[in-house]
Amino acid sequence: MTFTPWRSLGKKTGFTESSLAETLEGGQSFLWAKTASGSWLGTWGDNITELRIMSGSLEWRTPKQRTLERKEILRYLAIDSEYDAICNSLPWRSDPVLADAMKRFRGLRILRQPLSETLFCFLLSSVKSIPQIKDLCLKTAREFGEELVPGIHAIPTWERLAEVAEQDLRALKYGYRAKYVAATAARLAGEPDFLENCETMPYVEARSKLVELPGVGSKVADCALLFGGAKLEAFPVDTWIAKVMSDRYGMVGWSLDQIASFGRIHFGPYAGLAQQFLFSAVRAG
DNA sequence: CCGCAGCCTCCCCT
DNA sequence: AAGGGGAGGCTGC
Repeated sequence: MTFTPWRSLGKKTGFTESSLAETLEGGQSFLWAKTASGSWLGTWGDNITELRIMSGSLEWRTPKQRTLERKEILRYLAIDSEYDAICNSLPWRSDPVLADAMKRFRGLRILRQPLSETLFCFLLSSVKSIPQIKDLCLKTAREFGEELVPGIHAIPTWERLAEVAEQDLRALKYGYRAKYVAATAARLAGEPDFLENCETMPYVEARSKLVELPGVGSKVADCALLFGGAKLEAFPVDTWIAKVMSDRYGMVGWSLDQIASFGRIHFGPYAGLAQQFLFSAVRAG
């Protein structure tokens, strides 16, 4: 596979090796992998991109048969003029736990992934570790997804997934998640505008709409909306976040929904970004 | 409204 | 060496 020449996005993106790695592989997306040369190769929707940091500057290239505009990379990676202001607006001044996490992962972003594939990946995520989720996603893409370039496949559309028998998903070791995917695919195939409508709704409405889907509870809905719907006020609470909120914020015995409500209020309109900083920090130890 | 077992499979542990 | 317990949740009771 031949690639375009490397192009620079500049030194001012704020990405460091650490925050780029954490952004691409820290549990937001399951479709990136580090290459032998230390760069990152990944997909979102029909897009393929390779990223690397050279002398402090973020660089990108694509396969020649599937090129992208610079602005599409900037959009996906959420590299925009608002980032610094958003970080600054988080309550780090009065929150030393958050301040420490932000310092350790300076430059960490919330990706702008397609809602459809983000929902799919998180539907597989329950009681799975990141490597296991990646494995399921890649197997599914290879089996049922469009081949974008030789050897690299997209996550299949919900329309395509609706044609797949639950039994064939079980064969890929989905376990009990197979019936969630099959049932959600059936519903979305019958309502082609469902996800598009969710994207245009305010966060609270979109969340209650998503939770109607089989296998989608508050955590999966929040992840889909934060990482795939650019709803930055979503505050997904998984076991890691529950642990940090219990250990560091004294919220011992709080329910997951209570923690989520607290998070949205305490961290504000960009609570999801705060969540990602905390998540990275607690996972790193 | 809350709490809890069960669900698939994998992995780690004894 | 085989078997128990738990893992980045959801559902139904």
